[in-house]
Amino acid sequence: MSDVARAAGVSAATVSRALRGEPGVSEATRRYVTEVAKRMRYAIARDASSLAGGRRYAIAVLAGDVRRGDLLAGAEGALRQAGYDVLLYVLGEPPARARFFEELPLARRVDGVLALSVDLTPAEGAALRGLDVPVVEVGDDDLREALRLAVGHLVELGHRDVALVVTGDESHDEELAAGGLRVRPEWTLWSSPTVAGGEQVVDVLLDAERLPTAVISSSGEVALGVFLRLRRDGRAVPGDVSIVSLDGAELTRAVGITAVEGAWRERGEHAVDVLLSRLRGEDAAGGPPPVRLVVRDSSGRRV
Amino acid sequence: MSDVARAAGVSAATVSRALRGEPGVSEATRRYVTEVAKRMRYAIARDASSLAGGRRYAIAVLAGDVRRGDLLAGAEGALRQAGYDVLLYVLGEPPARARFFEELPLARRVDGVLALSVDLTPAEGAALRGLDVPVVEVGDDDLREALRLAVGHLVELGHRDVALVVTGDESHDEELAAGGLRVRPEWTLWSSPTVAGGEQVVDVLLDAERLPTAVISSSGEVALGVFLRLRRDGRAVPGDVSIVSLDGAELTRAVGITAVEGAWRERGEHAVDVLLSRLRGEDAAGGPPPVRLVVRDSSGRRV
DNA sequence: CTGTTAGCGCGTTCAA
DNA sequence: TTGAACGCGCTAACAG
Repeated sequence: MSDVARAAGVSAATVSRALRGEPGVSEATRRYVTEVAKRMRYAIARDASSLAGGRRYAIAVLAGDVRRGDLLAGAEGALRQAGYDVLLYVLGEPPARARFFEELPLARRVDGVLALSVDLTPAEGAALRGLDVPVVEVGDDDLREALRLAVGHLVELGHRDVALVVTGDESHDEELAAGGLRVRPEWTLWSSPTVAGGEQVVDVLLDAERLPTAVISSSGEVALGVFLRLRRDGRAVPGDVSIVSLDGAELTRAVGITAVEGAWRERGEHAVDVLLSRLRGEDAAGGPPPVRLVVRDSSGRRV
Repeated sequence: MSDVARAAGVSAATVSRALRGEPGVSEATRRYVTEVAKRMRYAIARDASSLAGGRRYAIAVLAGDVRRGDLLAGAEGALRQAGYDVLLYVLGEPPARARFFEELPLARRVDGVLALSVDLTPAEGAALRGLDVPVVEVGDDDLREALRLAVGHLVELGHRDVALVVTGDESHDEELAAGGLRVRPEWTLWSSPTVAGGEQVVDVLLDAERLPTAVISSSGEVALGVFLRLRRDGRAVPGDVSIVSLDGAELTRAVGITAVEGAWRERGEHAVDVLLSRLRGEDAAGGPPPVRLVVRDSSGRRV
């Protein structure tokens, strides 16, 4: 940095201010210094800067579900553009995850935390907040909103007997009832988030006395399993049964299943906006981009 | 650190040495210091450490294809365990990518670079190597090896007329011929790496005078497109045409397409091993975990 | 608006 | 085996 300062005929402090966009430098000086720095291929040394300044120019990104590549990419791009480094932490298996929250290797290392589809427990959230930096969480599921869209779509098509397959453990009877559907306990099913899980769900449905005219699945894999198993059983989709997925854009798009899709890349960017606002002490404006229903071939009018 | 030193009744230098596992400290002292540090919840400040010591304890991970979540997760886990921070860079669209290589924001920030399925151009590779830290690349495709497996499988099933659909631009006539297949220019097709691309490929194949008895696709999406389009056209899979994909574990597994699968998580870990070896100045032993063929319902004996 | 001074928290000599 | 002193490259507070 002192080399640049000498070359530009100013002091190191001025170079520092100019390069960081700090006020207190004339526009002319800033432009000149910036140009000299670029010519000399100089960039501020991050760790010296952090050490002296206190700010770290780094955000910890906790990723729960690594398959949400778009969410991660969106967040990374936005952070990079804002001049922040991205420290990635993949919170995978429970033991590794537990160790992470125990050691909290983020202390004094980042200016903020972004939790992407990690579904923090209250204890984990508290631990993060103990870090004393802004924490922003992006839930894996806007399940309620997605469910509303799916229910609306199916009701519009004349369906009333709809089974709901979830992979989590919350109740969603309200959304179903509010949309005008019949709520039956035997039509609320749990499944592992896999294609095989979806296939098993169909077996259960077929065993019951009545088949629903539509199935909503919270997972794309499960929706695909339901789709394949119904077909194999000679049922027409959507002739006999309609299918709507609440997630799994790639899979459902490939196979042609009607699905609710979140704009994950945009959600990542939005989360960064919120985080950066907090860092500036402001309040973020606006909510995340809404989920949207993409109608494909797996849903049709009730026959 | 000085607090810990005082509490332990030693100097800061000793604490530093003890905590980093440097030689020159008695085992007893080290144990005691380590314990005091843990009790005080003290951890070495990374940026001060880098500033003073030169090592950065951070690895830049460049991710080209964010859908390769397992590769990324494997690398992240291995790096974390080795005590390195992971600085994530998603190399997405061409303009952003070009800017990255132009500015190379890694200078003096990382101890090494891991390029995961980014498919570096020679110029990009040279730029990275100019950083003067070890660079390890994990190719997106072990296409040749995968192709050999796929060809062997099909030949064993009696196929000789096999179309190859690629999304890249290399030639693979050798592998086809070496396996004993007939090589026909009109059966080597290019496709965009999408389901729609695969569907279009089938249209082209159907236009020709002869249909191959099997199709190999370098992409899972394309394989799915081929599968769906063939079915829609009334062709049986694998009755009329067998399909083997060289990638796309998730998709192909879901739909039941025979595919070559790489153990991506393990490959990520292996790449880290190689990188860490280089950092120690050693030579890494062993190659990456091999790809394997998973036979499913889309490939069968030639009829 | 700009320069000067004094650390930030550690690792690394060098002596003891 | 341990401790003291110095400096890594930068930013913050102050003075001009």
